[in-house]
Amino acid sequence: MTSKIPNISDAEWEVMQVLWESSPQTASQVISSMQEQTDWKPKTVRTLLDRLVQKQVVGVNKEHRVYTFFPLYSREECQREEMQSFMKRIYGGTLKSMLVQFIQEDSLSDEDIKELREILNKNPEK
Amino acid sequence: MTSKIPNISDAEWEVMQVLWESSPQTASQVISSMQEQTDWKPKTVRTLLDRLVQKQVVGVNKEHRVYTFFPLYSREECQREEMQSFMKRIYGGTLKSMLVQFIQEDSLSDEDIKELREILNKNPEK
DNA sequence: CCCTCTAGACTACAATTGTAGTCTAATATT
DNA sequence: AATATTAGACTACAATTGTAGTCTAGAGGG
Repeated sequence: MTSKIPNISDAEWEVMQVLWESSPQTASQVISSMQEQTDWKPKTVRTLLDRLVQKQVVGVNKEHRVYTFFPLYSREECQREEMQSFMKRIYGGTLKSMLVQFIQEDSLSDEDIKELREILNKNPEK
Repeated sequence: MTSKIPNISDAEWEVMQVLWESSPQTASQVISSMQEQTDWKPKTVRTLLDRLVQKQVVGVNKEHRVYTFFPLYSREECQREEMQSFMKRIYGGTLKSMLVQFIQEDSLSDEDIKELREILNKNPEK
């Protein structure tokens, strides 16, 4: 562990989401997907892709003339990583206070709450 | 609502934490506190403070020769704000999936879990 | 009163990020 | 084959961020 995934910027995350949905993809495929969700110019998306490759968060297959791109880390790994630094930054690492705030926000439906309760109940017991 | 608090960078957050702990404080007081926790040079801390003022996240009292600084938003307001954009970015706004991941991480003690359960139980009922 | 020291104002500068554009070589089209 | 399109490489450029440094006027010490 302590995998230390490089930092992924906001815009880069959106590209990652697309790659996590399906991969490998060519640049133009990614560009199309992105254009459905954002108004980024193709070159912008391309730059983001290239940067992700540089950062070694995304891999490239260059066997063919048109490259294909794929994530080098799973969505979950990256989420975990981000969560950790986020928590440290915002909550001084005190997970619970954060969860409390979350739960107290309006944003949980009754269903959500029920599910969470279940998850809490069947926690590792450890 | 929709208060739209300006973005606060990582380094700036640390300064905010100090101001939230107690305020108003003079720049040198903040600088001292920061030097206990980090190895930032005084001028660095000063720059961060000034930027926070520019961004209007921190207020200044200039009545005296030596200014005093104080937060313009509560810690909770800022945390909420950050959480929201964090979630959108990382989890596509699906709060629950995030909580699930949190809870499944190792990091919750039995106590924590008990407390969370209680909080869940006495939720607004709405 | 003179000198020193410091708070505040302003400046510096590289890395990262958002947001593209140009140039070139190869592919696909007629 | 000549040409138009396109993928990839490289370049651009301002804003934000991390990390300070310089300059100046006034406060405090002798």
